[in-house]
Amino acid sequence: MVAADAGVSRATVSRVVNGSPKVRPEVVESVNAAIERLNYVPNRAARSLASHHTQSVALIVPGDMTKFFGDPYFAAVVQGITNRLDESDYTLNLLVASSDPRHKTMRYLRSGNVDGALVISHHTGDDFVANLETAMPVVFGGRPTNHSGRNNYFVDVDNIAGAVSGVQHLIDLGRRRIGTITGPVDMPAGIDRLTGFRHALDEAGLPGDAIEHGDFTAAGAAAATRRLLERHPDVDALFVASDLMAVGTMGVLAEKGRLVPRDIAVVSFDDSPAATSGPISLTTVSQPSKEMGFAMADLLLRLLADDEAVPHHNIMPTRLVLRESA
Amino acid sequence: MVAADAGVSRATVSRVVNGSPKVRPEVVESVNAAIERLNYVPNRAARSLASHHTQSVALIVPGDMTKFFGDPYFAAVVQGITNRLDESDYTLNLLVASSDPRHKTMRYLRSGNVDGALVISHHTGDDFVANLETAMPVVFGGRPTNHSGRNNYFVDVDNIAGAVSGVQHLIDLGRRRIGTITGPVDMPAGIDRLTGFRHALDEAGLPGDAIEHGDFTAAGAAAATRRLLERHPDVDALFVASDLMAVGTMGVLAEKGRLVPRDIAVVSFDDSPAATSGPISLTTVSQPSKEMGFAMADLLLRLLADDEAVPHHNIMPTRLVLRESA
DNA sequence: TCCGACCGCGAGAGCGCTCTCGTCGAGAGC
DNA sequence: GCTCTCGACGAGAGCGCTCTCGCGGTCGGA
Repeated sequence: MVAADAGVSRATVSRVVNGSPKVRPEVVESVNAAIERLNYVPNRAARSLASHHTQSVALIVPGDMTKFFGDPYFAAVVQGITNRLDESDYTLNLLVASSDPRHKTMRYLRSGNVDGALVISHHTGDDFVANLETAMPVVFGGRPTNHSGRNNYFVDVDNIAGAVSGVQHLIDLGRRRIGTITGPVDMPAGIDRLTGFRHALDEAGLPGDAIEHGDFTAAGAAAATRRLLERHPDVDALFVASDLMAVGTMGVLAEKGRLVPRDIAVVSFDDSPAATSGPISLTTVSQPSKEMGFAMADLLLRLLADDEAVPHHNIMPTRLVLRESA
Repeated sequence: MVAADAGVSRATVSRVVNGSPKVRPEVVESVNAAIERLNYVPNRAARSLASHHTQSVALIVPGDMTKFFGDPYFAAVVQGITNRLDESDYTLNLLVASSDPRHKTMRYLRSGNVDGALVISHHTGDDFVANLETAMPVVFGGRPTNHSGRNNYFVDVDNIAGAVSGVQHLIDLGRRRIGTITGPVDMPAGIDRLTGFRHALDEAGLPGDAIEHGDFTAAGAAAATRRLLERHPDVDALFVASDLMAVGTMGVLAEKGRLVPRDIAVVSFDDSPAATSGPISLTTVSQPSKEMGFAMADLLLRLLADDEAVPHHNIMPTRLVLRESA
């Protein structure tokens, strides 16, 4: 094998491969040469067995994956994650946190098959996840609901500030009857964006009662928009909690003959590809989705590397992107 | 460990865990009891090391993942895959087939880190994949372009027949000037749907020249639709090669004031959530996305189990779903 | 000059399984 | 009743790494 070829012991090869500083540069050199020459790739299984870690991390997504992956926002986050992981030699394992047979996933996770986990779109009630945290480092995408302990790591955007900036833009435009289609109110992102909506309106002394709840899907938002229009026909602006939902909203508005932005101005959230796919491009609160994914993976990797002083959370800024809808 | 607890040798425990028939039922019984009692979970790394297989398969997606995952159709396929895998004890590794550093992914794959691979949305020119096939079983989602050898396994839908049924519906409706927004013509799905479009029109003696190419994204389709409308203002029906693209098309039609279905009838392909998310629900050629994913995983698993007589391909039927747009 | 500290490296023992053999006992055949 | 066969199980050798020790050589200080 490599050791013989380089004229050193297997232990030294191991040291070189693992980047130990306790090897003379010239030896490192010759070992690397031998590795190159023999096209050697260390065996992952053997490595795991001996070292007690697996070099792989789990990506845990909610059970109804279609809702998850169908959203370009999440797609971008995943992209960011893989980008970061590609630079390391960690592998991504895709797991579904189906609530039903949680045992199977949980058993898998807890029996040392992954070194850490990335959790996205986590609803309340998944105590499943809390359980996980006792077994390995976990990084959340979006602030977890049960933001209990010091051991909570997550990356998120400032949803409140983002929502405020979006709604403020509507106010600055002179709109006075502003409604919102919220995200699920059992998810922090949904809650925070609603909070920001209220803040901005309170601040301006405007009524904040035109609220309908959506579920981060286009169809759900369409239904919510219908309800809102029925109850508050006088709205002249809408803050929609995600681009994908805004697509549903725009459909209903078109159907009802309400012109955007003339009759109703619309601001949404995400700045995903969905924002520019429709006939009217959306003014939206941009969040750096890919960067968030990247940051999540980065945080987890640093945790796994026993990096001291890893920040517990990474709150990224939003930016209002002006387009046609408002 | 378990062996001691059950009063047998480790070899026998191994046999039981792996379902060998050469063990007496009563022994199986007591070993299983011991496993239950001790909450034993076999160590994956050790197992891999000794047995030379990893119990994990790769899901290889194209580099621009956003395009991939942003499409609800693919989301459903992935869901089907995980559903099947959940029944086994195989794990899914998500890999990106970025064309640039193909070496890294390839090295990973070829050095025994996965037992098999699932490849989706494979463009021409990824000879990268052909390479893969020499190293492990590979199952494609959609007929691969270089459908060369006997060693090609894939599951697909009958895109030609599906397209014919969709276009035929338009003809039956009395439309005589039918155009199409195609998928990428370097992908079999794009090609076949176009072929079906032409077949149906030829059959009916109608002109089949109103063609613009899209790329399976809403934005691309919007642009293509604009071009088409400009070159052929007289079209009275459109066959759009995917729901997501149809969303873009519908936007442009609304913008141009063309009423659907009155002025222009639209039939698309997929029957993904995107088909019902807009203001006008889409008549679409439904393909069993989730089932396809399931079938892909199932095929691969059977290949890995050395199942004799595994069909080389699994062509699933389509079904026209009538909604508002045509 | 001698001693101890320290640094770079090799020897060798596992990590937790699988799998090939070999053994032992029970039933079949004579 | 004796051998022969065959099926169920155990013994034990790896699988390809990592990691702890400890050894030898070098260097600085007294």
